[in-house]
Amino acid sequence: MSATSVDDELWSAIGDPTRRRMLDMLLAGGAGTATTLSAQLPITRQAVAKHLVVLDAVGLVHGTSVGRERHFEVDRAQLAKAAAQLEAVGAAWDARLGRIKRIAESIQRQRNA
Amino acid sequence: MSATSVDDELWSAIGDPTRRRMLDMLLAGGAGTATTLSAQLPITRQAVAKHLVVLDAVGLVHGTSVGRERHFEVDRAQLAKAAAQLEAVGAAWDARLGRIKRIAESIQRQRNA
DNA sequence: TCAAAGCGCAACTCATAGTTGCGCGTGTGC
DNA sequence: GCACACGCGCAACTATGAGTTGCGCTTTGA
Repeated sequence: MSATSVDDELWSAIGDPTRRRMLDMLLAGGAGTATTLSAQLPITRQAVAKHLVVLDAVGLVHGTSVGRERHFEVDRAQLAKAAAQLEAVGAAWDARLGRIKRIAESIQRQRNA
Repeated sequence: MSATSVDDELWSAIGDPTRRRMLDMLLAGGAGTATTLSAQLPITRQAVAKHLVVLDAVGLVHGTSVGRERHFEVDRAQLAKAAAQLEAVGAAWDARLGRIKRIAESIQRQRNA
């Protein structure tokens, strides 16, 4: 019934904007290391590494050691599950709001114009 | 292209699990005050009031003073916009993942079983 | 063998969520 | 009309977590 019944850990993992960017970058590049990602982010390698720990803990990414480097790539199934949760919460709100969605779309169109 | 292009303020507002619960409660009850909501939450009235300030700042709720009470209710259009953003991010990931979604669903089924 | 790259660990700083305490306005009962 | 209780806002304090800095270990390449 409530939107809070979703896996809160998974949600909070993808709730962080930096982690969403990291997921996008990993999806775009196929894989990456903490150093690689930090080069394209406004935070240090250490901060990126901490985020990777969080993402790894919920199974969204998986790291493999290759020599002195550690490559991370997205767990596509888990990310699909996360995406489904996002859509589920949005859909739940939509359902509660009835058929107001068209109003929001018109407002969005209005703001874009 | 990237999922980070959404309104980050609106996203972070709904990213907090407590605020999502508050939105749910306001949607279910029609309206509520900081005291009312705090009675059903594990935090104090003051903390709820701060969350309401955040939600008000992004337009998700609107407060009206009635005597010595201050009633808050959901801005349905703005919440619909937020829901649309959630679904958009989920859909964007789905698109990047190709048609892997069915795999996630099967895994989800597997975990439920 | 030695310098540089890449990483992990630990201590520190800083921002923010949450709490506590208090005072002010607003109803309500006598 | 007046005192008391309720509801709220403001301000100071605390605690937790994100981010940085510094250091040492391992691996790679010349």
